[in-house]
Amino acid sequence: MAAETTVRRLVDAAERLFAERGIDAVSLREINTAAGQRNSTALQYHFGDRAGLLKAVLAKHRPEIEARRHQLLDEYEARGPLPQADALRSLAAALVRPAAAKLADPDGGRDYLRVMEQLVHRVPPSLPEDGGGSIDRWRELVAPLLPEAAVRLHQRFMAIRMTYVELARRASGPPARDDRLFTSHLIDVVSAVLASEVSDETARLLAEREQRP
Amino acid sequence: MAAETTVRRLVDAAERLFAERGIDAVSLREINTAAGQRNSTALQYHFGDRAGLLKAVLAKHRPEIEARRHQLLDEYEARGPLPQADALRSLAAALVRPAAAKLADPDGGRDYLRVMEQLVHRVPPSLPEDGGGSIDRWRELVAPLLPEAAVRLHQRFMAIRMTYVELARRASGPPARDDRLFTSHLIDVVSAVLASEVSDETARLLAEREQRP
DNA sequence: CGTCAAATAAGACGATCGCCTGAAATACCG
DNA sequence: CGGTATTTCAGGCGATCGTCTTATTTGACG
Repeated sequence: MAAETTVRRLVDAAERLFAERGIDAVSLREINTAAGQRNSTALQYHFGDRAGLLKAVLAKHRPEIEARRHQLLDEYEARGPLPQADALRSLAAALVRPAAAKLADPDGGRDYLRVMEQLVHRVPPSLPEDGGGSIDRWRELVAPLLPEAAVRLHQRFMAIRMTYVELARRASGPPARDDRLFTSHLIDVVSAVLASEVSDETARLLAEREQRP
Repeated sequence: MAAETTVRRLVDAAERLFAERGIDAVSLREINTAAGQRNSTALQYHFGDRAGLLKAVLAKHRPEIEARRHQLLDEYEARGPLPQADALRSLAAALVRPAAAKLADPDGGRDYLRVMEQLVHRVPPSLPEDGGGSIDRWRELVAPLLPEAAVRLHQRFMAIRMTYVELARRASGPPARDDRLFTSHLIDVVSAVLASEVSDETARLLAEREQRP
């Protein structure tokens, strides 16, 4: 069997099993078997260990998402200044849409989302360095639109986490014929997270903190 | 050793290890050892299996949270009708505060939050039936304030998931001297999730769906 | 066609897992 | 104080894990 197809089958089996049962809950033996390999050396040979295999799973989908997000951010920047609400929704869409497109990708897209969610929850954040960095670019573009410096960072991370949590849940269910309504509503809510303003109570606590560093 | 203290030590060890390493990623042997038991029968004897032990961990903290939330909901109902925004923030607070109080509970409160997050992500939702049902009561009180029937359910679940995800992250870090700012800001954002309105695009997709069931 | 490197197969190693059995120790109570 | 039930200890069972070593097959190329 050609090396390329074996690698591909291993990656496909891994993304499915990582999604269904958890990255660390599935044995390398089982992945090998599910990929049609009779015994357990093919995986060792091509990927070394579990981390190498996981990296390969992510690399399979990452470039497409990065490209789409960069494109949306290009369009956002080209469009020039927008009213605050519209700007935030555009940016929320740039966060959500590229990942949400994976819901309709029959080649493991849904499994990829479920794997990503597991990584988003890891602390410290063990996501492989963003390389292309479309998320970093997104964060920089969002920053000036957010309310208060002290909570800005937190607010952005919450938006990202919510995006992956909700997409992973959607991907865990049976495939839907149409994810447009779900996606649009998720963008609405993520926009609301980004647009959420600090309450009087929060502002007061913030002021107290500044006095006592 | 008295039975009661052994049970207590097992539960404490379990909640810590469940939180740090994952409910299914820790062996019963290790929990037994961490609790000071020399060999592995005490756990079997008192709890049967992993699920029984998990139930005991949850039962240790659940009543306190349920009581606090029911109290906040009592106050909310007693206060009579409020402006929409104030009502939503009161309800968001009733969702967040009882759980957030666990951040400052030195007796495993932080570990409990991290365990809860793992359960919130399980699909199908394998949380033990709400018993007291303060969350059910919360859902009923929130419903009439939310925008569109078709997305109402989704919006409430997102608020709940976000609450536990963010609290678990906070609980994963080092204990803070003061969680009031964090909690108040989380309430702000959860309120925004609940208050988020459907965009034009979402409304249009919603209308399309109604035409084609 | 022959050769050499890449890729796959086969099997075994020690470690650890959940679970079980049977005996010793402890607590409880008439 | 004595007897019974509850709780803890000691150890082993089969299964499975990740990893390693060695042998066989496959494919590209002069």
